[in-house]
Amino acid sequence: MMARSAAHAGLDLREACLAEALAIISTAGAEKLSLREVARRLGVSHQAPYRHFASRDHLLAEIVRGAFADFAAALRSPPHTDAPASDLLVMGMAYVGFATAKPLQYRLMFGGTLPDPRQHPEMMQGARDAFDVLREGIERMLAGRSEPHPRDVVDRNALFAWSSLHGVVSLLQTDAIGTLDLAPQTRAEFTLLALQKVGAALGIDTGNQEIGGDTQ
Amino acid sequence: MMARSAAHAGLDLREACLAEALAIISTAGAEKLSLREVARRLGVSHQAPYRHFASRDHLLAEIVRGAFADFAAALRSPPHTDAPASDLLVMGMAYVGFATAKPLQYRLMFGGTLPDPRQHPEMMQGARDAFDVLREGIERMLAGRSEPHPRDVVDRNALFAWSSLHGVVSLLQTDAIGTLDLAPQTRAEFTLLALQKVGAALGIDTGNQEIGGDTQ
DNA sequence: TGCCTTTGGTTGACAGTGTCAACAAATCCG
DNA sequence: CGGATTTGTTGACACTGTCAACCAAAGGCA
Repeated sequence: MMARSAAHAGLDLREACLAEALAIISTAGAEKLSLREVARRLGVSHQAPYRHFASRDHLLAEIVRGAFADFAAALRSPPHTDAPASDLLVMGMAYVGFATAKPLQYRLMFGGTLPDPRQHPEMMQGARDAFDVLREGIERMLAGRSEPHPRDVVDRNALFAWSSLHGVVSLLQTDAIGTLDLAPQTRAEFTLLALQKVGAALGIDTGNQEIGGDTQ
Repeated sequence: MMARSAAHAGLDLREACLAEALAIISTAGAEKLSLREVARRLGVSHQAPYRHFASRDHLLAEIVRGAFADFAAALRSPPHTDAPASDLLVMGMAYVGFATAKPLQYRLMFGGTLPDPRQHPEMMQGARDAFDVLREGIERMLAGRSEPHPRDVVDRNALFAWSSLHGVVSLLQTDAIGTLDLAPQTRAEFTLLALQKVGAALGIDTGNQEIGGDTQ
């Protein structure tokens, strides 16, 4: 019998399971995650991961918790400057960068097939933190313009920023968009263009506008 | 043995399978779709659906094809008026209405776990049609403003409209947003507010703006 | 230190799934 | 009408998540 907590590349079994599961998800998507495959890859019996996770959902919830924590950290990572509006745009770039670097992870986070959040209360802590980062960005921007920023105004705009960025990154990842007859340049430039438009919708001067009164 | 093509509520078996599968997807999500459950519900052997669909993916592809066709029809359904900008906003409402009425279907269409489009070429025809409807709406709007509307400009804006609407409806459906501490009113009003902002970003006068130079 | 409890692993079984394969009845078509 | 095709049934297989029992190692405590 295998010694307990045998080292797996320097990790105990629990951490090794998480790492392996994340690797599978990142390459094949969460729907392909099987705990038996995790066990096989780690050279343990199929039941061993269940010693550390009550069910597949518990393992997945831990992965998701970590993913949202990384997401919040990515939004928070650009340093603050004395230009809040610019900071908000940079945060938008960080958002896109995160989703683009880890598309399958992003899909898991927002794809609608998560373990039940009520059974796993810490799973979404990172999502709440991320929203707080967005709120803060909006609030700094409004304050920088000496505009009133009551809670509901901040929330609405933070939510709009989120939905817009989410729309850009998630739609571009779909097969539906993949099959459209779009010029390669339209695809390549779209994300940046969309960020500019979202910024404009939030009242940020992002430079040239194609629609909205200016000409390119 | 069961008579062939026995009537299932007036449908042949193939159509009955599609209807049953759609019912399961619409209530439990596509990840819960099992062809054995479809067969059980129809009172046929577990292998019978495979007489009409080579695999689960083939059945799913047919469901998705129909869903995108419905989607395109929903975008197209509002009648044209002599106000193209207004028509575009109404189309946005139709988009939201479709996604809101059938959330699990919408999630299937854009969720990233579809059968391979290369194996099922007709699956995305409705997506291309829908994009054409968006293009047409943008083109009419630009023409109505006597603005130039070369193909790339139309495409960029149609894609922006799509990503923004998609962002709104899909993000609001996620568990991440479900766990945020948002005032109920902020949630209730968000969709309409977001539509207004997207409209504004496309240069449509949608009335009061919270940010963007006007005050509410 | 020795014994009991807990932890963490192994093995086996079960139910459910998609799919492969063989068989048989019904239908089609020349 | 007879042979071919279509359409259904039944059974098997491999894979999955989970239940259950067993056992060795480790930990705790008198």
